[in-house]
Amino acid sequence: MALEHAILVSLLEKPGSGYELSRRFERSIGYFWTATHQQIYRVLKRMESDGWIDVREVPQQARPDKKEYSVAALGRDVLSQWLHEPIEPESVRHELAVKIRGAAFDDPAALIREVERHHQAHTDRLAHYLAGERRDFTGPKAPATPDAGQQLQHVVLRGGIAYERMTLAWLDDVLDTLRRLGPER
Amino acid sequence: MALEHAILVSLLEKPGSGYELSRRFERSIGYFWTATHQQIYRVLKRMESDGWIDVREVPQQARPDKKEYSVAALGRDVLSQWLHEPIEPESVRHELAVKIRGAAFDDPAALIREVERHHQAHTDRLAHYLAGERRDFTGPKAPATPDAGQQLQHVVLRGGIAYERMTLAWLDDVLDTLRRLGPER
DNA sequence: TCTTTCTATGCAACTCGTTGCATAGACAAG
DNA sequence: CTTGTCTATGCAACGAGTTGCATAGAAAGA
Repeated sequence: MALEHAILVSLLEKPGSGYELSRRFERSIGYFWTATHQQIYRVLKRMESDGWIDVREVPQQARPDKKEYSVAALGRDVLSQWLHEPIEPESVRHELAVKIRGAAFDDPAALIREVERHHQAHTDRLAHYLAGERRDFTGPKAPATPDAGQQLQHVVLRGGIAYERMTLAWLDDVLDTLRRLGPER
Repeated sequence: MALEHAILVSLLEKPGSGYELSRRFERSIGYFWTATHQQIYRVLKRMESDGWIDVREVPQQARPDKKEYSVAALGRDVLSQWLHEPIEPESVRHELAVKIRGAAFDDPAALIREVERHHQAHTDRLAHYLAGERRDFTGPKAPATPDAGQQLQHVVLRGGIAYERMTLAWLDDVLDTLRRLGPER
């Protein structure tokens, strides 16, 4: 499991509350690791009782109070140890691919709209990543000499961008294939 | 959930036992949907008691008997209905990306070996996919006029190939970044 | 002969992840 | 003044997925 570790990395980058973490998991960290707020709250509790992170009650005006978490010494050790352990290369879970193969036993043309929808979603995601890259790394306001953390965040984001571009090209290929099949029926 | 649907697709392509399905989930279908044999046996049981699939006891010599499953009419309906429902575009789960961002708080150079290991694994997977493509789709023994099912299987495999190529290029980018960071410490 | 490997199926326990629901203060729009 | 939205936290129940273990016949190799 790596949700704990993803949270440790995020809290090292910047301490925050469960709510703030769940927002980060909708962007930034969430580009390559997803989690719902319920999951995050549950895991934060366990991490705190295990001494990996510290809590600080922060009163706020015009808002409910929050609990700000930060990484404790033990949490740093846990993360460091995990970083030195090998992990398995990812295995994919691509529901759309199951559908595409399933289309052979149904109407392939009926899938076109669905694939177009996915194409649009990935186009949006790519635009979002590129805007983030310009804002934080390649634009005029970006740091001229990025530190290690920024360079590593950038290379991860470049991975997301490459993934979306590859996916869009593949979805074009899928659409071509479905359209070629369609008229024959 | 789509394990049921992945199993339906696989059984439509060719009926088989739980054991055979679990082997297919290590190749072919497993390229984009993973499942362990325990998961498969459990789901097969539920699908059978729900009337989605039929069982046939097949005695074998030199081997334990097996239960061969095939898709029932109800299963075809269920699959067809699922194919017409929209699904969410995939969200990624990339443990290595968490590690890379985490490396900012540890020794980036220590990750190089790990990334190289992943590079090797993806190189192997790509070679495996390309061999499968040559065998089934582009080689001399491939069908000259592939049917719809074969064309759809091929486009899914092309997706796997594109994914591996993209990943390898990104891992090269990651290695460059880590090596540039290393000497500065 | 003994160990290992392959085919073949399955239970039990556990962890991970999702979904639905609940609470509660503050603010904005209608 | 009511409804909706945003911040903020959490419980309970369920479903999905993993890990460990067990059984059992046959073949292959040491």
